[in-house]
Amino acid sequence: MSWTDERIDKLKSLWGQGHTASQIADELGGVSRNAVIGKAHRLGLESRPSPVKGNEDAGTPAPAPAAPREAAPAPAPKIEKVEAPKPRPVAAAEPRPAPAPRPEPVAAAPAPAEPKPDQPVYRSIGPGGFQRQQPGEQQSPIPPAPPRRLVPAKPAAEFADKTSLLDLNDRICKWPLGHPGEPDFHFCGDPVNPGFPYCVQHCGQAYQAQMPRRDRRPPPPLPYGGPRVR
DNA sequence: CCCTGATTCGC
DNA sequence: GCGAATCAGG
Repeated sequence: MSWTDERIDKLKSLWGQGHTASQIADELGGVSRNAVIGKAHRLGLESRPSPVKGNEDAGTPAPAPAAPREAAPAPAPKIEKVEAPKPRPVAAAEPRPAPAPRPEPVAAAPAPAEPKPDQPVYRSIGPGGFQRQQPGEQQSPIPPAPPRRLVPAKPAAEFADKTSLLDLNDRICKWPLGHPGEPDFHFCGDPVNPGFPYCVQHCGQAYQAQMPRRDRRPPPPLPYGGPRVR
């Protein structure tokens, strides 16, 4: 495989979006991870936090090596000392993890003076915040009390008029404003340009006339999403 | 072991 | 210019 303009564009785009060299190599096909890295360096693309290279800059305390992966799986619960027993089937699916702060009776007790053989000090905490049983235990240490009544959560007042993800349908503009994860992230919400997912204004941003490649100016690197020229 | 990116160096 | 080999950290 050779590095055609299209493939280089794709490499730049994906690299700029934070994809790993392996992902880019898979996406492009016909090249190895090393080829991608080598090409990226030759192109002078911005280097990534390398696991090998130490961060010399002491003024930048946040190296943030966590790769922004799409759909990161839920973090595995911390297991201490004991393998987790099979999770028991819960009678009814709990819609919410019920974030009410539950005092942990024994788990966080750092008191080392409790060497009772039948009282294990460590207990693993499951994803929902429940405490896992130890192998010998017959009953859940905290019997789950299902909520009797479900009250729909009200959105915060300052977002009440903003178009959230749940408000989206095919009649309103899905143009995102802000960035996911930010507290005021929402969508445009104006009536769509019929047949398009965006309103007329945002269609003007989303769809632009393609110019001949030779006249194309490489756009400056965007914070999110590459130029996606094709 | 797996993964990652950086670097080297023969082609 | 290209990329396999290698290095080295997570």
